[in-house]
Amino acid sequence: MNTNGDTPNNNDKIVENDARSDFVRDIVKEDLKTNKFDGRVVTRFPPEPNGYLHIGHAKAINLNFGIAQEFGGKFHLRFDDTNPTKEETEYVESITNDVRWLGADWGDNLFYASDYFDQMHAYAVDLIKKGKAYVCDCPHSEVSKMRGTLTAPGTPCPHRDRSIDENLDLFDRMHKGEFPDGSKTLRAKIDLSSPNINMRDPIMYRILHASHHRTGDKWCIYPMYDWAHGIEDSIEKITHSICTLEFENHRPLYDWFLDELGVYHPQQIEFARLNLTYTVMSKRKLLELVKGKFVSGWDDPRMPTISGMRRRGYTPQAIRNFCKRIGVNKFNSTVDFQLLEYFVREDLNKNAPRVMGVLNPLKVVITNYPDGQTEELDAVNNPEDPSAGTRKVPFSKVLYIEQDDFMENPPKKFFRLSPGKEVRLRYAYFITCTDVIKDANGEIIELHCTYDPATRGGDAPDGRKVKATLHWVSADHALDAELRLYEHLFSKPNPNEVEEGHDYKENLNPNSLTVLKNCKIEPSVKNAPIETRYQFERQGYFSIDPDSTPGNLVFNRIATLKDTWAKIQTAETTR
RNA sequence: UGGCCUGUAGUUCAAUUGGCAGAACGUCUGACUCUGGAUCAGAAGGUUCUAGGUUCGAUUCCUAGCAGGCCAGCCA
Repeated sequence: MNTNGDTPNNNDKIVENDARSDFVRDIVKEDLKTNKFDGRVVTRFPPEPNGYLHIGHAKAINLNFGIAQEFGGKFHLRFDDTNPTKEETEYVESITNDVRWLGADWGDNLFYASDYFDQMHAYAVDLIKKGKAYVCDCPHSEVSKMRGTLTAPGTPCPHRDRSIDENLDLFDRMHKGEFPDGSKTLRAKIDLSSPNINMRDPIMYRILHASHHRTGDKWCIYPMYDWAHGIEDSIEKITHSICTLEFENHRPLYDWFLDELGVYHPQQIEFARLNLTYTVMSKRKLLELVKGKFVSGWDDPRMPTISGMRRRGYTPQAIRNFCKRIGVNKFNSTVDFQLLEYFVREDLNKNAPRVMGVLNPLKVVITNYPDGQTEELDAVNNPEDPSAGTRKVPFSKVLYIEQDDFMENPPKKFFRLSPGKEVRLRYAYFITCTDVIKDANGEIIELHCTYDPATRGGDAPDGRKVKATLHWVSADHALDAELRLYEHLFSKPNPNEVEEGHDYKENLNPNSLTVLKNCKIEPSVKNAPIETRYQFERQGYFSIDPDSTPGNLVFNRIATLKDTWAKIQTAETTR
């Protein structure tokens, strides 16, 4: 289940203790008790391959796969590929990758709605023979007009009472390709005065002379969602067909088709989709961000897509824990992004090896350290995990520290380095700042410090204390790296909240990406593969981007560490 | 203005189905610390949408109202 070799014990225990029921699981339990489905549990995740998966889909995958797992059932992955004009193989591939990466295992149960097209066609003929479906010649505009409105009932069209033979003949000719796109549809004959508009003779088949990514040109009529979905579930003997809230109004239709067909009938259950602050979750908008180049692609680390989060460095375990925690409900809600980050940090804190990296280097010369000397100092790989061991870090006369870790005129609460002050270099020595070197513009370009040889390793034999411990790298040994720092993609908690006539894209955060080019990282990360995750001590969690090469290291910042100093600072400035 | 669904700390969810409204995240204190990280301890935070009703007792059941979501694609 884990991708980064983390020990499963801790996380699993948390998940276990956190395990909770929800209304969907309650229904499954009840059905098991009453033996409604002969003790079987079969769930499915049915994505349409018309875009990449996002964190909202992770919630659905987790729910469906989780239920199958917990109740000893089966989990199917099924592509709902009933609309050839929008679907592509690229999406099929990305979706299978993402579902697998998230840890959901469908075994042999990978299906495609398009594999059932023949059966659907046969069922449609059955319905026509029962007098429950008819071919309608009305143009698009006419159909919607005659469907009525929310408050007014629909009116029957002239074709509603065609004979069964005529319908059979017409549907056959639709199938054979005798009619152009949009000229005819097959409709279910239900109830034009139903207060539920979905029941007002919904369209089952439309004519689409389009090539399908799997069936090619075999078909020129394609089934609509409502007609197709229940049949797909029925064929696969799904027990609990879990979908999102907007399909609630479609359940009567789902039930009607299956009842009229007299076939195996799963239970449809609807839950609320996930919303997250500072991002958008609609496929349409995500597509727009990609196509409009507002992001670098579907896997841009700022995107809420699974591939984006993966590239960013989020772990599947963190996403799973998050999904578990947010639960499942029937009312719309928006989860605070901080909750997701909490689970990311929780997982990474336990599993990510520590390393020292300087984002904005400030040169430090240890004036009393011998020229040309190098020492190898012991550093702990992960204080949260003793089994992670230690490593050697080179130390020499010229170092880099973080610019933020020095202030020439520090305020009271600043206890890092400043003139005359002593601090500890992590795992190395205590140093004291003696001189500040500036350029012609008065910019600080270099610090001169002295070190205390007696404090080697980071402890003073005389017991003297320092207030701060800084990270550092040796100038001669450090690796150059590019760091990509991310903030929220949008600057508003709800990006969709815009003034009349404005667009959500105006809420895009102009500072969502900051690229740092001259970062210095300790040499131990040299040959780490792509997607390796580290904690850069005192800075945050970073992962190696696919753009990274041995000569040009590229890291993505997954998340910052909690920073109480930053909090103090903002508290001061906003006062 | 039709129908369906939903309202519990700032946020996301619980409450053994009618029995003292809890947790996590967030916020704020404090302790500890070779990461201003992590960890630990504590605090604040509620008219359970509102009003009636049933009941010894209602977040839970009933009625009415209010608020929000979804539905008039040959999308899913």
